[in-house]
Amino acid sequence: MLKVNKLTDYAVVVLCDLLRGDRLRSAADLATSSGVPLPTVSKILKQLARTGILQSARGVNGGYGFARPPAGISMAEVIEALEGPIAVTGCVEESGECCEFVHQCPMSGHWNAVNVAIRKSLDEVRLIDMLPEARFMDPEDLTRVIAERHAAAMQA
Amino acid sequence: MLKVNKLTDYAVVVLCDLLRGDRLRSAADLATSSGVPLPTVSKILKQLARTGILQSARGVNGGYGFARPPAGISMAEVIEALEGPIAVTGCVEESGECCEFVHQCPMSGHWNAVNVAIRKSLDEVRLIDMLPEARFMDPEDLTRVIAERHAAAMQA
DNA sequence: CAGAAACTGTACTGTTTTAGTCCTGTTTGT
DNA sequence: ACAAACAGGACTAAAACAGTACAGTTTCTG
Ligand code: FES
Ligand code: FES
Repeated sequence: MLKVNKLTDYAVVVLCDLLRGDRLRSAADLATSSGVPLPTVSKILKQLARTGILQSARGVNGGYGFARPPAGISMAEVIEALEGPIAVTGCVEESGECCEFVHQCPMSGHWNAVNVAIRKSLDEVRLIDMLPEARFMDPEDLTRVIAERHAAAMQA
Repeated sequence: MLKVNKLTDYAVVVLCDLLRGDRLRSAADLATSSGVPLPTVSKILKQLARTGILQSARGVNGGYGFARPPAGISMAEVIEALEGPIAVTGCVEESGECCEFVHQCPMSGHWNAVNVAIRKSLDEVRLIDMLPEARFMDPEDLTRVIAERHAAAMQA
């Protein structure tokens, strides 16, 4: 089924919510407005901050915001942030975790073509394409609107 | 990690083995030559026959062979045969299994862009590209060699 | 016609992964 | 000092998977 993690699924919901605002949002705030339970939202946001997609501020009035212009974030990045490198099987040239017969193993490296193809296609889907309004808006307008919101958030 | 089923992984090994021969091969035969345990090979072949990628013959001298020219088989087909439709989340326009708030659910349909992108990229990787020799051979030569073997198998 | 070689379908079980939760600690603004 | 937020990690119940087994059906061969 080539399923994505449920956490990744929620992450997109939460990120879309974050795309709609123009300031730092707390985990509790995002949980309320997205409907995803707080502990889960918290887990997601922590991970996204760790991998550099979001930035966080502690203390009173703290919260999360995008660490860089959201229009430049691809789905490949989001998925990799929550699930680690995209690799459809354990036996991939980069990951060391192959079987014990690496030298003569008949499937060594076979899946690379598939990994590369998937990776490439995910690079080309942007996070902001996941917004429902993306379907009705001109892509350039969408990019501009999102960029404005992000600028406002950075200023605040 | 966007992992593929282990069964699917083995399936490629077994299918590659089948690509190398020019006649019907029994499950036991393929198990021996691929190193994958017989019950597992059997499970895979049954499923591939059910979905129309392979054809089977019962009885003495029976076995499995490709149901159609192998050069035309894509990885998307192989993956779908063993794991069902490619859908990274439960909430996809075709599959009915969404949450109970379909009407106002904020993530309804979001992942379609990703599904389509992945599906398309998998359509473009052929099964025969997974053969190790595919890396050193001219694609046209490869296609021809495989077609000849298939013709021989059909005749036998 | 008997028996062996193959495929077919399904059911079972131990293991692994995932999802979701909770707790304890650290930072920061008032 | 205190409360609001984030950080990191540990824990558990539930779901999915992998692998196996078995009883049934078809077909060839002698
Ligand atoms: S599975 Fe990776 S080398 Fe065998
Ligand atoms: S998850 Fe599919 S409609 Fe809500």
